[in-house]
Amino acid sequence: MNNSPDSAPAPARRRGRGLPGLPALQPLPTAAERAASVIRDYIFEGEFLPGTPLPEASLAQALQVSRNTVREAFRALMSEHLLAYEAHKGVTVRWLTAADVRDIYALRRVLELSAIDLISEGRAALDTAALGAAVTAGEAAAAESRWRDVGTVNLRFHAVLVASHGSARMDEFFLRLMTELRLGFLAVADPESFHGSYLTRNMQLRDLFGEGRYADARAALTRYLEEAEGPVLAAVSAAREGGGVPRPGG
Amino acid sequence: MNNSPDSAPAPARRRGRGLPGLPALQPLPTAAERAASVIRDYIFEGEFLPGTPLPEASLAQALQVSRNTVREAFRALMSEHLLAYEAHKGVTVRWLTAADVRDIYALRRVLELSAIDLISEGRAALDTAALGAAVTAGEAAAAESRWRDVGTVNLRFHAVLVASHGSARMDEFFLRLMTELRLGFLAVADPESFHGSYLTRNMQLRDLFGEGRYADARAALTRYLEEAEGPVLAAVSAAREGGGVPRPGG
DNA sequence: GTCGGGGGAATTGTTCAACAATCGACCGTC
DNA sequence: GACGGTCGATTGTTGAACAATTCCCCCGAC
Repeated sequence: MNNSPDSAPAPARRRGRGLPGLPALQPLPTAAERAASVIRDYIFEGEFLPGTPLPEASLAQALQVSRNTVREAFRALMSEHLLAYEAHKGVTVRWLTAADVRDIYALRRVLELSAIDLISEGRAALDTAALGAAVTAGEAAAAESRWRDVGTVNLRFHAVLVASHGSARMDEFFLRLMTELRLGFLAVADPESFHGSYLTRNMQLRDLFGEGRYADARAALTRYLEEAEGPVLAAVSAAREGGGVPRPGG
Repeated sequence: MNNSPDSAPAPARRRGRGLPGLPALQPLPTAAERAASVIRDYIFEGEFLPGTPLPEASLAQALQVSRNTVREAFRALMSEHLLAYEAHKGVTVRWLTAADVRDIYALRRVLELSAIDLISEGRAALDTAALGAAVTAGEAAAAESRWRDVGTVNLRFHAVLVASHGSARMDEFFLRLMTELRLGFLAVADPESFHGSYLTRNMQLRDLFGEGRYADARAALTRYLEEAEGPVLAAVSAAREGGGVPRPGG
């Protein structure tokens, strides 16, 4: 569990003595962190769908940890806005509404388009290597029909763009938005057609950036965001009317 | 403890039956929430200065709650970025660095100035009543020499402006920035001269908005943010060199 | 049939004592 | 001065227990 951004410069972690090339060991994750990680993966894999209540005792038993540790994990996931809490009623996997989706996409427009503006004015640099790596990872995931991974990598592509702002807090905010948006993606019934089409668009965006055609990239991204918003909106609206999020494959 | 924004529409809270005018009762805060609130107040009052370690057992004893409850409160405050955590070392009150201050003010420029742009283009409405109320509250606090309150209300003034975007997530993000910035304000040695000057500027901004002079308001706010950033930057830099945040009054 | 009240079960919120694990300070040795 | 070991303080976790809250079901009154 990390606080991010790290506001106090951490004491330089002790390097291996006499072996200056060795990286510092990262601290082992606590049990609460590991429990949170398992729950997070279950959510993104669609095992715990939006709206699902997560009873503490059941989770504690399943994860073989203490109930207090589960509560700690819940707290971390609430902070990530994956879980929704109500006093005395416990936590549920967060449910994204249509208003949520609209808010997220409006903010994406602000953050992503202004990043392009900065780049085109020469006031920021785009990490084209990271952008290309995200496209490559998306292609690999698509080749193995891992459509949810395609969606996740797609969001990473966009985070690279926003990172051009050079603001740690904006990066973290965008990451938060993307985490929430992944909940919305869970409601999309056909991940392949949904995510697959955006992989192609990311390639086009990558190429437009590579050629310095920022105005074209801006226009393409604007269309992209408009056209991406619709199916997610429809999916979360349908999920609410139908009483649940469609289970993948069923 | 609230998750915000509330993504799932909460079940309509039961209204008093047969008495349609009565508001629904809010749930009582849990002990962890109350503990977090006390700690939060202590931080903002300068009792727990940035860098202060908060030992769980001491807090539990002082607050007369269980250590587990203190941990829950810590989690909430970490989520608000008031506390910094490191595994196996516990939590400290967060320390704002110069880079943090720069990041926050850069984001304020993006969020606050773009709000003015929206308003001047007629694409958003400014809540002038809330803006005026914030100025009035600032004046009252200044009349009683409550300078930290003046600073806090000042931040509320700016949150009203950002709220013109109409985005719940942006509001929350800005609130987060403002919370962090209050940590920076703790490092300012002379709260009166610092906060007092911005009260006057808020009045001027309120007037410019009231007269629809948005370009003037934008220019004034740009200057304001530049001139506000300097002393906070200097204060947190001095605090780090001096080994601590000056305690108010001595 | 509707409404209100009561009871019980399930779950969450908190407490407590204990133990495991980690870190930092201190001391002794080389 | 560097290194290793020990100890104390603190954090991370466990589990049992109890307090508090909510929800659901049933029953009686109208």
